[in-house]
Amino acid sequence: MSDGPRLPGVEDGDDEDRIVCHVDADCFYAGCERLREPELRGEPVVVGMGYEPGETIGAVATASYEAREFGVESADAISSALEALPRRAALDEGDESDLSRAETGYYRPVDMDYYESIAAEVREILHDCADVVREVSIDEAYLDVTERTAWNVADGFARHIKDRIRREVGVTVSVGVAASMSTAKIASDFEKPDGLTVVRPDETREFLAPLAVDLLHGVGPVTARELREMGLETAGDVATADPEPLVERFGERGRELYDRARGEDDRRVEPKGEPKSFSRESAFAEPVADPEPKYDQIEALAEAVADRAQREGALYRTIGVKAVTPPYDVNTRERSLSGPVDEPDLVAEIARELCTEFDDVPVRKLGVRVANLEFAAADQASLDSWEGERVDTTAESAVAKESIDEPEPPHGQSSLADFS
DNA sequence: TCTGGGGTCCTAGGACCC
DNA sequence: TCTGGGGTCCTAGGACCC
Repeated sequence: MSDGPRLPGVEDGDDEDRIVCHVDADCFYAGCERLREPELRGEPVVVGMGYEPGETIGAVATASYEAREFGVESADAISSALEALPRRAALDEGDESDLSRAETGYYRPVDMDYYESIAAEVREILHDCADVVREVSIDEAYLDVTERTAWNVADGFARHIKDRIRREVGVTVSVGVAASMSTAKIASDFEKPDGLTVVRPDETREFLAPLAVDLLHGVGPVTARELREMGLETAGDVATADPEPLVERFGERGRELYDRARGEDDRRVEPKGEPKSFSRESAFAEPVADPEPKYDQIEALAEAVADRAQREGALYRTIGVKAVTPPYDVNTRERSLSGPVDEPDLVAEIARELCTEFDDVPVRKLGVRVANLEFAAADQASLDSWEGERVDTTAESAVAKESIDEPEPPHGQSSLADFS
């Protein structure tokens, strides 16, 4: 796939000459709030999820840089954020006269529909600036701009993208340009906010070398600790290490780590495919032991998930639940059907069954998930033309239902006759 | 960092098949 | 009766990302 027109005369060298751009909005949710409430500009802004105005529950989805100065970080509990940074409203109501105005901030609940509408405007610009765009999340995307720019003018190209988004939409983004997705991603983070970092191919190794290992994409707290235990503190350490112990310890990921630390990453920028699962979860204010509220919750979540799948035109073959028990043990249970279905009642029924195991234990959070998705006929003009595949029969869902109580002996190959 | 919600990918063991 | 080796699917859990 993706054999776009190539520059004439360039023999497949071929990976080396890609130019990848990673665009990442700066505290996007806060930026959106400022768009419709300009008074928030320059002020500390905290956007909370699971948060209702005036309350103290929920978690921080985004904290503006001004709010971060007060130690408020994403994923903090709202209650602790409020301790570090009291609500501005408290002051406006005339309450706390001893609070200096400068030490308060604005709190807003997440409003995904609004952010989605802003993101759509940004996306339009991105698609205008590149032939291939991979959206990673609501506020982040990779662009393959090989055919649109060249290394000696990449700065200006990136600047152009930033300017358009700021002018036409009103939010700021950070941009990284590099020869691979993984390095471009790190580059966009490098000078955030409002950053612009270009890493030319011959600068890649020296750019990466001094960075702490946990700045590598895919290295979280656990891996970072283990790497440090192996004496590897920086990307440069990893890049110059013997890859064997890494592979031994981390498997395939170890190899990947080693490659990424060296700026080697031959993944192509490709549009994102269909989703693999849908889920909904929600936490109780405190752990619940009683079965009733749990089943009410499961019921609601199941309905929401099934509804989502229906709206997206997805059939699902696997239904699962998640129960988080104190202190924070994540338990998952799932069951696969013999064929894909779209049956909301079945989602609820199976979810309930899978939960009976947790009837008598305290639970702090519950979730429902559907997976093994199949997007059949109803699909919206998706341009991914696998020419071959669209003939797929619209699966009969009745078949699947039969086999729930008596799991059919594993069917052999049913509908797997498709690959081109 | 006592913990919100929606995802992805990987691993490992067991069942089952040939 | 005991023993191979390869493959796929399913489930559960873990790490990570935004």
